[in-house]
Amino acid sequence: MSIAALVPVFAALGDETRWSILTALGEGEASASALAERLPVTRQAIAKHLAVLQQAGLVEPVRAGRELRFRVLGAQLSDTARRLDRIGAEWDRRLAAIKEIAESL
Amino acid sequence: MSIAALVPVFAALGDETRWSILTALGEGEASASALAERLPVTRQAIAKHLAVLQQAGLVEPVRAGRELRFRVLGAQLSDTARRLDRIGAEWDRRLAAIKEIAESL
DNA sequence: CTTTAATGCAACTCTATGGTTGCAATATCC
DNA sequence: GGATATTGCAACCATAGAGTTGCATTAAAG
Repeated sequence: MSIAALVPVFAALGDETRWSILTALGEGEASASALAERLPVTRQAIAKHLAVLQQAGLVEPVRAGRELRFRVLGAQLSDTARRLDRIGAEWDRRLAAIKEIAESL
Repeated sequence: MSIAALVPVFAALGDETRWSILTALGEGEASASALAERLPVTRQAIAKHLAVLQQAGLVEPVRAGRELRFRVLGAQLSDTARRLDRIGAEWDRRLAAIKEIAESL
C-alpha cells in the first residue's frame, strides 16, 4: 500500500496520447492496429503505450482470434482515486491541526 | 472540466522526487531551502519541482518573512480523485453494457 | 549601511521516452 | 498449404526533463 506503487500509474496517466488510447478503449476493446487507424500515431507507438498502460495495471490484453485486443480496467482507476482522496484528506487534516495549534498560542 | 486539464496533474504526480516533496510538505509548510536539507537533491532541483507542482495546482506559495514557503493543497488531490473515480466507473459501466448485449445474442 | 541568508536565473549534462521506419515472425483464413 | 493480415522486435532520432554547478539578486537583521 505504499505511495511508490502509485507512481507508475500516475506516470502512465500523465500523457495525452495514452489518454486518447484509454478513452478509445473505454468505448470497447480494441487492438493496437485498430487504434492506429483512428489515432494520429503509428501502431508501434501505440503498442509501446499499451505496454506502459499494462505495466501500470490500467489495461489488460485479451486474445481474440488472431488479434490481440486490450480492455481498459476501470477498477484500477477507481482504486487509485480512493487512495488519492485519502492522501489529500490526510494532508488537509494535518495542516488544519497545525493551524489550530498556532492560533491557540 | 476536460480530461486534458488533468494530464499536467498526473504528470506532476508521476515522479518519485515530487512525491517526497509532497509528503514532506504534508507535515507542514516548508521552503525550497528547508526541503533541500532533508532530501538528497539540490535546492535548485527542488525549486523546479515546486514550480511544476504549483503549475498543477498541487502546492501554493506563502511568503513568510524573507523565505518563500510552500503549502500542499490536499483539496486539489481530492478533486482529482473524484474525477478519476467517475471516469473509471463510466468505463466499467459501458463495457458491462457491451457484454450484456453480446450475451443476449 | 553592511552583512548574510535566502531566492532567482542561466547554462550545461545525461538519460528517459515518445515517436519513427523497416523487417522478421506468426498464425489465420480460404 | 500458401497468401495475407497482425503482431513482435530492433535500431534510430529528437526532444523533454531531472539533475547539476555557478553566479546574480534581493531583502532581513544587526
